[in-house]
Amino acid sequence: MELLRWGMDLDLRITRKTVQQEVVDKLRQAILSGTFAPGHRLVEADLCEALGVSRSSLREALRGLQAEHLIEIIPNRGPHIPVLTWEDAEEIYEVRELLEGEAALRCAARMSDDDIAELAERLETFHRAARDENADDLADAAAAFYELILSRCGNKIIQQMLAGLLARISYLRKRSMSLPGRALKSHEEMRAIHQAIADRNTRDARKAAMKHVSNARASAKQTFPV
Amino acid sequence: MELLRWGMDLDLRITRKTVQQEVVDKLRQAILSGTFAPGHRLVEADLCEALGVSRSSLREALRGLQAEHLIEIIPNRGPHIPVLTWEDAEEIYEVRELLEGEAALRCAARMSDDDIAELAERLETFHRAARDENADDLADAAAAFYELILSRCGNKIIQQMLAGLLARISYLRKRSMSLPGRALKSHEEMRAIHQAIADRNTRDARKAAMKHVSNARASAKQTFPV
DNA sequence: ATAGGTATTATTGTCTGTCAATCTGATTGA
DNA sequence: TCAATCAGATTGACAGACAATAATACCTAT
Repeated sequence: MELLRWGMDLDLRITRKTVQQEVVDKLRQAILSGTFAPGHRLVEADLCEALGVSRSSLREALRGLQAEHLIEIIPNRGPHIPVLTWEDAEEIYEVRELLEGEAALRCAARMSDDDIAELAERLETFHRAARDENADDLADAAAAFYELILSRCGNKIIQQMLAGLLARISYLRKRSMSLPGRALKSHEEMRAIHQAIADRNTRDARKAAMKHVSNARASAKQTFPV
Repeated sequence: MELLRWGMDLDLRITRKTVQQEVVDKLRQAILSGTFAPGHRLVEADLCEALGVSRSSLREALRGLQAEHLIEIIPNRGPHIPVLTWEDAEEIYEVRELLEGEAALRCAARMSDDDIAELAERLETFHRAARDENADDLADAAAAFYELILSRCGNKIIQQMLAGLLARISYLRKRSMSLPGRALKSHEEMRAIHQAIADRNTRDARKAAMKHVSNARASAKQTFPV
């Protein structure tokens, strides 16, 4: 009886999101999936109608997304999808290299055997997507691979920061992953990361992860007009 | 004539903050200065009255602060100042060590001679505060020292991330800085950082910065009840 | 025709007020 | 003492209003 009530409460806690939270999630997903092009203006009235929420709820959600750097809000001009310059992107890749290297190192030191097996599976999923050359599947598979590393690195701050950085360059990653040969090259690099983690070799894990990000940055740079 | 109009526009752009932004700034300052104790509940109605703004503006500001992790908002219970567990704080110190090491390394590679002189001045200011043993002056002087390193590291992402992390542990830093001997020890470590940067020794700069954070973590740990 | 200024419209920033849902704390009853 | 219940406080969400600002269309004079 007690347990049942607890279970219900727990269920509700998890399920019952506030409207504001749902709006944040929906918009975040829309932004990450590329529904809005960089530079696209987000008009409050339109979003309210599309989402079926009031302006107050929407505006609160927008403030949250602004803090995540997923949108920019200019006073009196409203929110829009930020347009990354290559300089901005490069700084993100630099920090990502640092943090992702650290995350991989930590995974090599502390990941469970089950997690390593799961990582191998996700790697294989990515490999299949790479051969099929489906851009969306590729992005999803890569995200799943990273997600496991982030969530098992043993430091929530690193996890959150990296997740935020990955989000901000998601469309860059999608774009550069479509460069000829990049997907398979990427798979090789990810395989090296998995191998080092499986070998419990912290130094190699960091090195492999950093190399991977470094190559990803080079690919992304190619997709930028001069 | 044209210039005059430009000047006015520029002035307005900088000066005219939105109400929401002002509220964020005011509340952030209040939180960082320790006006609210950890765990303190922030009641919307009270804040509205104290700040003289409407609930809409206030709530938008709160969402921003939530995203900065300066407050937590629990659905239907409202916002409160987060209570850091030592585990949370430790993870922050771990990342801070990584990022601050990198920032110092970059400063050693790229800081101008003028900046290095300025860094020496701020170090001396900190030294004076350390001898006077004024907790608030100490915190301000330390913040000024870090601020210069962050702003000159050449990567805005690192700068923002570190600023956010420092904010989240500001009251820990204030507390641990008051431990007997810690301020002077801290000064020694900061002097080492400055020296390595002045010598353009990137490796030493990183090592000194990491050591500094590592010691700060140990001091902070002492201030936690078992 | 066009540069420069003006009117119009669209959109945002902010406030007020309302109401239901939920939490908190006190009261009650067993 | 403990659990159930109730009342007050607080939040979540909405609608509507209006001024300030930005964006656009429209002039007008040269």
